[in-house]
Amino acid sequence: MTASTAAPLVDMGLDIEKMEKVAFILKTTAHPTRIAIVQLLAAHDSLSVGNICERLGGAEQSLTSHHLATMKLKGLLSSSRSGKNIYYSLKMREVIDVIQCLANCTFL
Amino acid sequence: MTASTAAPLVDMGLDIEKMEKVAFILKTTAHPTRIAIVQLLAAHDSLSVGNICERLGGAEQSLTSHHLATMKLKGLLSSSRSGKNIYYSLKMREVIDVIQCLANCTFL
DNA sequence: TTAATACATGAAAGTTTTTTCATACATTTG
DNA sequence: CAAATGTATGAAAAAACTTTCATGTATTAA
Repeated sequence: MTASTAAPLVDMGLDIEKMEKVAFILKTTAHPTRIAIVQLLAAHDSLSVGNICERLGGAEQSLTSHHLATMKLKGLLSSSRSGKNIYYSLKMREVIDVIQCLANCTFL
Repeated sequence: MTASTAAPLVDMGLDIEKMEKVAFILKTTAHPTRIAIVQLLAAHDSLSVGNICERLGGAEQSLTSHHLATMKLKGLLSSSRSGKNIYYSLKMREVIDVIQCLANCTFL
């Protein structure tokens, strides 16, 4: 064993490729507001922007919108309009898993 | 059920407090080099700066040092000198768990 | 002591993120 | 159509982060 197929830095199970994907997810999620949004969407399947703002405790519409747009752009979220509302939902399943993962870590 | 003891945003298991800790860890770790360092230290218990640079594939000493200092400052790492070397090691156990957690997620 | 090795550090530059603000656009309602 | 509601957007400001470079400090070896 301990073959170095793709020169993994260490043997933890995270090779370069995985590492980069994790880094990507971490980076686009590492922000209180965004983590909160992800949680909301992990628990609600789909929510309108206004709704998200409320649940976030009165976050500013514009700022929230920007966060949503960013996450959508990066592929984590998707959105669709219905009337004058726009509903966002999680697209990249991995994100849920990551949060789930973290949530399960009782040590925190 | 569905009691709202501390007004948790959602019921995933991540309340505000946890959320902030996770965000903190994610934020100070969300960088390729830093993730790599964490991995190295998760697997090695303690490494000198030069050693880390090497294993990182010839990273610059100064830059690596800065990353290490940052992580130390934030409480993730600790260091101690021995001769002319300074050895760093993981201090905040949670970090290992988070990475471990992520590494276990086969979906990635 | 001097030189060499291993790191740290601070400042400046460069880059990316976050936040704010004003305004625009789409949809529904009157 | 006009007004109201819900959301997007772009630009500018603000803040945070990353990288580089030059230099400083501690320790060991000559």
